[in-house]
Amino acid sequence: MPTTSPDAQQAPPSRRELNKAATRQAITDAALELLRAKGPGNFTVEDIADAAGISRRTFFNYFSSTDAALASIVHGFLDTAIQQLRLRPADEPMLESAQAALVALADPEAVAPLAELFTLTQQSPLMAHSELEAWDHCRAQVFAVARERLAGTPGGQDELYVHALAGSIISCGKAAMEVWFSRRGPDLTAGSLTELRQLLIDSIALLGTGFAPPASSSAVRTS
Amino acid sequence: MPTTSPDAQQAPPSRRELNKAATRQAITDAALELLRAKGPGNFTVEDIADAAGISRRTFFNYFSSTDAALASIVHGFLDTAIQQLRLRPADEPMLESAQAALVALADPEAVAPLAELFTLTQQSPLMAHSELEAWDHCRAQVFAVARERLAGTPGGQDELYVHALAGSIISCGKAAMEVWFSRRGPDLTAGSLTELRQLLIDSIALLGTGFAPPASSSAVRTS
DNA sequence: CAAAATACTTGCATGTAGTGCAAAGTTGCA
DNA sequence: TGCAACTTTGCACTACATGCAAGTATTTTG
Repeated sequence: MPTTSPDAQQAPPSRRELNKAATRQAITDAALELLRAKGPGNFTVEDIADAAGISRRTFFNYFSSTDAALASIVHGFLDTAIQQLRLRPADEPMLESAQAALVALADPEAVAPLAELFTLTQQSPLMAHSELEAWDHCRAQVFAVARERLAGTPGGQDELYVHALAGSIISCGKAAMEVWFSRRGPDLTAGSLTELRQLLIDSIALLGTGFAPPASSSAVRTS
Repeated sequence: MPTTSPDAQQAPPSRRELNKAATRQAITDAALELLRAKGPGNFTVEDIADAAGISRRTFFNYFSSTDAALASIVHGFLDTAIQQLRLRPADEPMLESAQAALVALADPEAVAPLAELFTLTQQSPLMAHSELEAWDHCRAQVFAVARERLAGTPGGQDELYVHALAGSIISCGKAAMEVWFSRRGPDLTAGSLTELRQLLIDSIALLGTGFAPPASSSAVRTS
């Protein structure tokens, strides 16, 4: 196995890697194009393969389904979120790191593909499967990061704490996205993105304050 | 459409309803039995239909896939959770209600099918799809309950708050279940169930206290 | 540089999933 | 009892998904 050194694995863009990346990209591009043109559920794997200039069989070497191909867009988005999260200092409180990582995503480049995908598949449960899986995959990554960080801290061995924290962070990120989409649709203007940023900040803040405000009392039995 | 009155729809167990319920049950029973016998992914819809004494085509009148049939077990579990939640007084803080509803589920009758399903499908992503969907469906129900409750309270119109709250509650319930299964496996003894109850209480308590304990500081920007 | 090793693509064959349709069988109701 | 409404079933058909083996491109080795 080549250098798995602590720094980012330097790009060895061999021909094969490049070809595979290009094919992969061609597939997702073709899939998105067909989604735009025909709407969700109205095209087949063969259509995608033809549009991407590959064989049907090769499609399945890259993705296990149409949904998976489209969900790779969501995966891409969430993967950069994880990257951002890993860049945060390890001694920063998790919720602050999560806020920072999420806010870094409220940028046109990153959200544009996701926004389009959402608007194209709105109220169509066809994407739901793979999309839920993408978020869950991200949750698992957040869990891994949180686990590492808290390994040394007092009480950091508490599996429940780490699981609940990772899941809640994801849920809040998802909630902010949902609210944003429902309010602004595919609007990517500066004002809209500012609103998204604020929603992301607020949703994580809710976690940090125990969901205090709206209800009357928030007393909760602690054992 | 018949009476959709506020009280629970009184049981009109006509012959047809009974037959359908029986068929449905026969299908899930057969599916679970095959899962026990052959393991996940090693049986077909036709196998289930044969074992349930119906035709392949009829299977699809009830469920859209093998996974869906098995996930109905999870749905059943989570639906009773929602029932419990709806029974709580409307002026009780959401987190307390959630705690109570979850604790009510830590009972052998309710968790037994779920525990078996989990152990049979552990580290097999075959169930993941429908299982994630089941939890998400439950999330939507929690959202609906929370929305109703908070409609009148100050700030209760805040969609973000309600979405984030519902999602986080689900995540914490899931986290508690996961930790419990990873610790005790299919153990349904009184002691094990007590531990589950405590995990559920603690996970919701984490939400109420803003995930305070383990990390050093938990300060989070609030705007 | 040529040849061998490796990795990727493709076509074919096969089994299964899922759905529309119409005929046959049940149940509900007057 | 007889008709209306609903449910089951078989059949046909499209599409999904994977294994396999042969072909093509890329990398490595001598």
